[in-house]
Amino acid sequence: MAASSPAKPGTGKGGPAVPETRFDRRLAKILSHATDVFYEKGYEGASMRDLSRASGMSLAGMYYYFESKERLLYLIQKHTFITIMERLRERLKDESDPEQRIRIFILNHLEYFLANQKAMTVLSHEDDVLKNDLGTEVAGLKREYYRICLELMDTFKHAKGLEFSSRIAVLSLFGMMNWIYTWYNPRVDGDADELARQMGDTFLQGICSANAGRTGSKRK
Amino acid sequence: MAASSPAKPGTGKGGPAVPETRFDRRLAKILSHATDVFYEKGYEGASMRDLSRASGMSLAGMYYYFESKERLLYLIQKHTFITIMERLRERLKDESDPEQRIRIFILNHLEYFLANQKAMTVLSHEDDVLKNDLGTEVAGLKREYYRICLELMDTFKHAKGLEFSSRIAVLSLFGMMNWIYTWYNPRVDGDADELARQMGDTFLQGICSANAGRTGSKRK
DNA sequence: GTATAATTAGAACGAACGTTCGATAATCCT
DNA sequence: AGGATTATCGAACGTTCGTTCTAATTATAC
Repeated sequence: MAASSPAKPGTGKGGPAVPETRFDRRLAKILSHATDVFYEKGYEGASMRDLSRASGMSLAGMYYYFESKERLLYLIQKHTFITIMERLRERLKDESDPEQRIRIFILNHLEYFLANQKAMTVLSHEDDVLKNDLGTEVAGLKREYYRICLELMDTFKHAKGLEFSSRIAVLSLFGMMNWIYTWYNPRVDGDADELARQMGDTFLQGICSANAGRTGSKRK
Repeated sequence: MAASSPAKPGTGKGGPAVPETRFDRRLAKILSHATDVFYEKGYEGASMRDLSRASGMSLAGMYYYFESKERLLYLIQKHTFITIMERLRERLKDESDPEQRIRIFILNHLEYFLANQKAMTVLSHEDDVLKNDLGTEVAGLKREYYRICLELMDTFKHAKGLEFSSRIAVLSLFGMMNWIYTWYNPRVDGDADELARQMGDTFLQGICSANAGRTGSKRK
């Protein structure tokens, strides 16, 4: 009656009091190694044998820590999302200027992205492979994160008296930032601060000139 | 001595004279159905049995048309890239104004993306699954496409006397455009023209205010 | 109308897949 | 110390994978 259902001893409900049982620590190590492998070969392309090899643990041993490969991806994605949102809220609470709040969002996103590139890539790239409950929950977190940015954008828009689609602005911004996983090279592209400044300048200046609906689209 | 190596009768070298043997037509149908399946389940997640079912052809029958699943993905990606570049060059040759040339690039990209969303998603999402020669060739096409945009950007930059990183500008633009495969909904978001105008406005206005290196990054 | 080429299908290949089982080894509690 | 619990393992399960074999069917050309 041991290995069939470990029931996850320590962590009651992700409490802030860092209980950190050995179980949790070992699991975190596995998640970290698994992130590397998912990053290299993709979720479908990575086999449980690849993952066990990367963790230095036997294939069967892995199933003591989680019940399926799917749940493993879920744990990675959930943890990544929760962490980046935690940091964001921490940073946002000291700033009230609408423009600066958007700049904070951009900086936080890029900083976390570059510091945890593999995890963020797995989050971006294996976006809709999780189905049912697991997929729904991660999709909820994603939606929450999107909502935060959308509110920042709306607030900024009203403060400046601008008119543009917040939805498309936010999604364009996400595209701009998330796409870096396909091209970023630390040796030629700057660090997160530099990137955040450049993208922030471009984006903010871009939306500041927006004019509602009909205006001179002078050809075609 | 039949089914082992079909040697692809009709098309000599992708000539423009539409030879269109029956072989080519049947293959094109298969590629189209395969694109749907790759779009739904991903390259690794889609089995040859899925692909054969979608094409209404037996599993073994597929191998008369191509020699491996990998080559099938290669054919899809290559065809998609070549087509979008063909259309782009056609449209660019009548326009000389640097800004309009960038707008044409954006419009062409978005128009093709939305009209061939599944193929473009497969192109974006299964970007580096092809290895060796196949992967190198597709990467070359991608690089060529990138180069075209980079030159448009440089020309525009010099014409306007601006200073910014063309590389990051181009890659940001690609991110903005390519990311739509994760969110585009024809019922709420506009058509390609509308999207191209909005993204074009935002992006062009954004980079027009660019100032080289040090300027007022006034906090943190 | 039969020889030839084009095209399909059923069954099978070995390899790899995610997962499970029962048995050990390591660790903890008193 | 020693029994309970926690952690790990090798071996195997049944299934599915990409691919190939062989034979049968269909279209085309003489």
